Amino acid sequence: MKADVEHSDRPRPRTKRLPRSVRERQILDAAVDVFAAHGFHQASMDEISEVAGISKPMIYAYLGSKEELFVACIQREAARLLDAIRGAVDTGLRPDQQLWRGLRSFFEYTQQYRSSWAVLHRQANAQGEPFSIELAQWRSRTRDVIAMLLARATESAEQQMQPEQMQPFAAALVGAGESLVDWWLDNPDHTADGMAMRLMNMVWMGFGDLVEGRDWKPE
Amino acid sequence: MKADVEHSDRPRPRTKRLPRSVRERQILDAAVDVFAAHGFHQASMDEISEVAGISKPMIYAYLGSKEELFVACIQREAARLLDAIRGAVDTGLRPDQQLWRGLRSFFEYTQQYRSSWAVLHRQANAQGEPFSIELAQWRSRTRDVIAMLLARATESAEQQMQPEQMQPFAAALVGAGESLVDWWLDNPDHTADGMAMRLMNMVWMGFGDLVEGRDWKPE
Amino acid sequence: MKADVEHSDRPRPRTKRLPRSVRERQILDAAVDVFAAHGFHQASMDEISEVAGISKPMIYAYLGSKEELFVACIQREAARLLDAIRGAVDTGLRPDQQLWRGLRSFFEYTQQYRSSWAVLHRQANAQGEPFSIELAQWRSRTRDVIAMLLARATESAEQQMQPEQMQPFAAALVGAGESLVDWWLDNPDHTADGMAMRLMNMVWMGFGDLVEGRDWKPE
Amino acid sequence: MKADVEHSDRPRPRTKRLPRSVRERQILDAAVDVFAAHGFHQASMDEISEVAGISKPMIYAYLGSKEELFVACIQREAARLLDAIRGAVDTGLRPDQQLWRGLRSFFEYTQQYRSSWAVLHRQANAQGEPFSIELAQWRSRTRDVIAMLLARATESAEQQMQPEQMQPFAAALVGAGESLVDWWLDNPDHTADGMAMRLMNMVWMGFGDLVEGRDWKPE
DNA sequence: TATGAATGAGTATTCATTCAT
DNA sequence: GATGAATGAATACTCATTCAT
Repeated sequence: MKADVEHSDRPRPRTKRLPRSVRERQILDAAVDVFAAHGFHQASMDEISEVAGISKPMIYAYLGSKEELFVACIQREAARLLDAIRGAVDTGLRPDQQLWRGLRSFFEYTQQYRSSWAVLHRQANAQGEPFSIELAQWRSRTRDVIAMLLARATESAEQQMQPEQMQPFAAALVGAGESLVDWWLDNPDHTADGMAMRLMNMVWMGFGDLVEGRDWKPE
Repeated sequence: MKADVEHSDRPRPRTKRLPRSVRERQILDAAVDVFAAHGFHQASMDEISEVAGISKPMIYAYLGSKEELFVACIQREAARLLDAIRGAVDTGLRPDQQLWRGLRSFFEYTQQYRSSWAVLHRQANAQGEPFSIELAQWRSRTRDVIAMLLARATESAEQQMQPEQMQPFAAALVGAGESLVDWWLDNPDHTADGMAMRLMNMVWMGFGDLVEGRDWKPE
Repeated sequence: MKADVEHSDRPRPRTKRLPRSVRERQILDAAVDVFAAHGFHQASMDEISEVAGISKPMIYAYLGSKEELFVACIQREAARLLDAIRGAVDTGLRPDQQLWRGLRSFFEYTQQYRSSWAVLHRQANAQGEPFSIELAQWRSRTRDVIAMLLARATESAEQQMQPEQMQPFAAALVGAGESLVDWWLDNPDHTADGMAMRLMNMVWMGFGDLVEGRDWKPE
Repeated sequence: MKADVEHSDRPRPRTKRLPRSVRERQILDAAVDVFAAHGFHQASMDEISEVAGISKPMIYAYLGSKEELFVACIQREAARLLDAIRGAVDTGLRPDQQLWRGLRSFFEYTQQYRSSWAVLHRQANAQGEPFSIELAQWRSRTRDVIAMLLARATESAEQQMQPEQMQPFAAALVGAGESLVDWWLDNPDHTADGMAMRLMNMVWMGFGDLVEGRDWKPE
């Protein structure tokens, strides 16, 4: 049996004319929950319409096809997450502090908005899907933000590095973060601060060595 | 249009009686390819049977339902990957060398067996409950292997650490590895060695600092 | 070749929006006919939807699965038949007259609603567990009605009998009736009155009486 | 879930060459059980072959298609039941005694051979089936036997009756018997003798007689 | 003789999407 | 604007039956 998304049973006020923007938000909220719970293919437009309290034809009128709806979800949630991270980074601070703030707000966000994160993370990898482009774009943007933070950290070092060179490191950092969140879900006795510090310690210290010219080589 | 898995159009030798074990392998091979290409829900049993050159009833008779078939794929591919990693680690070597070998063979494997990796990483993740168990088990086992490697690395240090304490680091490392592979697919002008070295540099150096008592703290 | 239920080939007025209750009746009517003609397993939802002039999804939306649809048929037809019998019994009459009216209306009903009877008697019987419950309930209710009639007939007699004691007799009477209807279908040159009288004579008077020339006649 | 027919788990002696007649009996025994348990359509050849301990190709070689197998089951079981009844009737006895003996052995048989009876009774009504002819023939033969017994009972009476005239009475009697057996299954605290007497009293004496205190007793 | 291996053909069921009201 | 009614198209799964060994 599906673990259904909670349906509120209070009679929804049908035929209440609401402005388009409100309707769209209702729909997106419901869609994010349902997609997060069941994944794209398992999610049914019927359930989304039920959870949203809005009939299917309205969903099609406002947000288009199921695919377009999913893309809209991804875009909104990705923007939210990126905004949260960007908002936490104060460019006046020292580079490591900037990274620290970014990571901490990332963990805080994932803790607070489970569905949002589930849609981005769980569904984001599915390939062969028509919307994989959207998903790849989100990943790429996230990497760019992190890569920029990392590049800034080398500004004062001997060997300055360009953001492009930081891309694989950023990718690894994002992946490490995602994976740590998964582990966190199973081991919730940690604070967002604690998680962010773990990641900082793991990445930053090693990164610092690199910046200073100490690197590891196989025998 | 679906980017269909290549169908050989030469008339497959039907009614050739082959032993069950051979057929099962053929089916799993085909299933991994198709699931990797389209994902679980988009993959149709019809296509799998066509690619395998075996009729659907045999698939059901040997491997059970679509879900069971998918799980069988996950299990086989997960075991293969783990075996590859374990086989590469020579416990006689220095800890960093062990980790290096493990990571390198991980990247080599993902490079060589694209479908296998795609099924494990991209598709299995995206699905809901029924498969998450299988996938979680694999993740957990992989983490255990890595955590053990990391713990070994502290044996000669002042502050020895238990494998359990290494779990979040292992999680981060696995996530970083997965994410790097994704990046690699889009930027294939790198060797498996190069990718593994990047990860070593990122993780090992930082880890080394930790072991020696240097850690990062927020202001 | 299947002896298909007559399909009207004039293009059915698709997309005509009708209220749910009307559609449900149409579906049940068609289903009773098709189930009566082919039996539960041989009947296909495709044919039912074709005969009903309604697409399959509507059938599933309104009446549920094939099994539920069959049960719904059984229930509706059983209720109809019982109503017909109950409606014919005038409790003001003499007991034998009441029985006579009940039996006569039973035969009339089976004659008039062939499909209805076929579903109840021929098809529901042949199936396994899931339906036997429904059918058993109907049988039981029918027996109760008959047993009550029989018990009433003893009210003025020396040895009054309770309805429960009449149960096996009622069972036998119902079975005799069902079987007579079968025979009647192969020998249709008899009226419903004639059939009911045969049964009255057999049951009420007793065969021994018949042999000796004593028979029962309606007033 | 199906209430499966009990499968013996002791390893059946495969490839043991047995004479055809033995194999055929094994198959028919299994088929009767499976058909009785699930009905014709729900019964699968796979299950029959499993219960019989004989591979499917042998079943097809010996008994033909599923339909032919079913017909063979009906014919064998019908013959057995008829033989049991015929064997119990001693033509030297008084007519009522003959009927009594026949009925009693009928109830004894149904009690002893549940599967046999279930196949004949439960499946016997299915119409629209290719084998309904066989089933109708069995019913007809049973009626003939009973009708003959009834006709004999009128030999000494003023108004002798022909067996054909007795057909509807025989039909009713058979139906009453079948129905009583069903009731008996739910109320097993009665002996075969008791059931047969109930039927005699009902049919032979007539309900009217019963009410007035005249009942039938075996000698 | 005996069977594991193999399949064609069929069927219940679901779901995204649209239209009449 | 808002929705109940409606469906085409797709797909997982089953089963009687046959054939190579």
